[in-house]
Amino acid sequence: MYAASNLTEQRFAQSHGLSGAQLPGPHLVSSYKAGRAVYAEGDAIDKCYQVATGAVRVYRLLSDGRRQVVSFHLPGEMFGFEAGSNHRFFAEAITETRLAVFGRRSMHERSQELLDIALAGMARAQEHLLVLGRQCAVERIAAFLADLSDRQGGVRQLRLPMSRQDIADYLGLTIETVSRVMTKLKERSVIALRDARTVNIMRLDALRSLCH
Amino acid sequence: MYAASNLTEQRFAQSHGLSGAQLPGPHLVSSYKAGRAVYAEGDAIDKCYQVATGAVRVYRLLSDGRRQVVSFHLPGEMFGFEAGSNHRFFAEAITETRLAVFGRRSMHERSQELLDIALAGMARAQEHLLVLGRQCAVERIAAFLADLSDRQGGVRQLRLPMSRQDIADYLGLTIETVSRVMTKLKERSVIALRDARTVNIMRLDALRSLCH
DNA sequence: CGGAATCTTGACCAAGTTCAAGCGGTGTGG
DNA sequence: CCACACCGCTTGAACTTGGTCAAGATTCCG
Repeated sequence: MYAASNLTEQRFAQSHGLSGAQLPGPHLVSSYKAGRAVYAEGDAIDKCYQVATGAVRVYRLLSDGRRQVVSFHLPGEMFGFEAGSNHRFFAEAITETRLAVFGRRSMHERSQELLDIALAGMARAQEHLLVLGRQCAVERIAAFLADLSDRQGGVRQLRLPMSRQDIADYLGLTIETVSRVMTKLKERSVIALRDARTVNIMRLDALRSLCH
Repeated sequence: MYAASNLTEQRFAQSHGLSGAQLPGPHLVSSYKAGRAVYAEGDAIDKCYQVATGAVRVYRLLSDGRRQVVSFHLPGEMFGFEAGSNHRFFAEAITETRLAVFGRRSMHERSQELLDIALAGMARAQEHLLVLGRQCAVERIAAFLADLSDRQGGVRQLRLPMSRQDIADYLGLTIETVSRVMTKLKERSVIALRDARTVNIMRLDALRSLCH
């Protein structure tokens, strides 16, 4: 798969103070440059990952190039386990990223933790179904920003690691629509934009009420 | 929750020849009339279910009444476990339905099987994200019909237990669009409709190529 | 400073929704 | 047994949201 030789790897001390579920046992940390693949569709599933720093996108492609981003993963969050023995999604580092890597052994040893993580992943995906199936563009963006804020402990100053294209492919929209909605939210002073990647949530209540 | 007294309950012989994952141990079978709730949002999660006969819809509601059907469950399929301790979805029998009910104990005893089921559920939801996020109406309907066919072992004669409204709420469309697309597929002789609920897949290859 | 990406904005367009009417089977009461 | 009302489904016409295409603005970097 991806040779360890071109990665920065090192022992990873247990109990790191990261949020999210923890798997025990010694494991490695690998560094990924922005845009680098963590795994590809078809690769064998033999590891799982926890983001230490940076961000990861997991997505699928249609034959004609349409892309659906299934999830983003922020520091502390686990990803990389799927049903079956081979990946059906792609995972890539969005920015410079460091990942804690867990091998097959520590996965099998702690199936209870894995169950919790799998159930959380299912819940997340099902929540997202509601957004894609039944919410309009503004609601999608609002839900996205509110979710990002929540996942960082309710911060109001968001640094978006992902591009407009990533957001569009996550929300089932186009970059133009994402951009227009951001502008509209800015005009209504629900958010402020220092630059495209730096969002300041000015009225969290207004943002939440847009999520329905 | 739902009192056992108004249910038909009986001992359920193990190893029933149903497709899908099996959990061991004695359990009960309950009967549900069309439209009856299996559980509601907020109910404690203390059981899980396997469809014996009939069909179940699992869905979520927005405050303004918009509904997103997250999944349908056909004979042999398991449902009812979620992250956390309380349901965040509703589950209802679509038609007259019989369910095998598993208690908390048999759930905890076999977390490995549960893990597989949870991972399968996650995969299913993520697959559906692609449909809702990136496919047009015809592709959604085609994917839906092909999926139903697959889940029944590739049969070409489908009896749809669910209404057009259920399908619409599953695919993020309106009943009118579902109806129009069905008509269009019929005109192209990809399918034949004896009546609204009986679909005959005439050209499975054509249907699949519409799914992309 | 120049060039490439990324993002924003505008004008037009199309897919799907909304609204409204009609169809067809089913069940009920006269 | 028929008339009628009801429900789920289909169809048509007008409309709206978001997509497409194209042109600028901004940022990021070498």
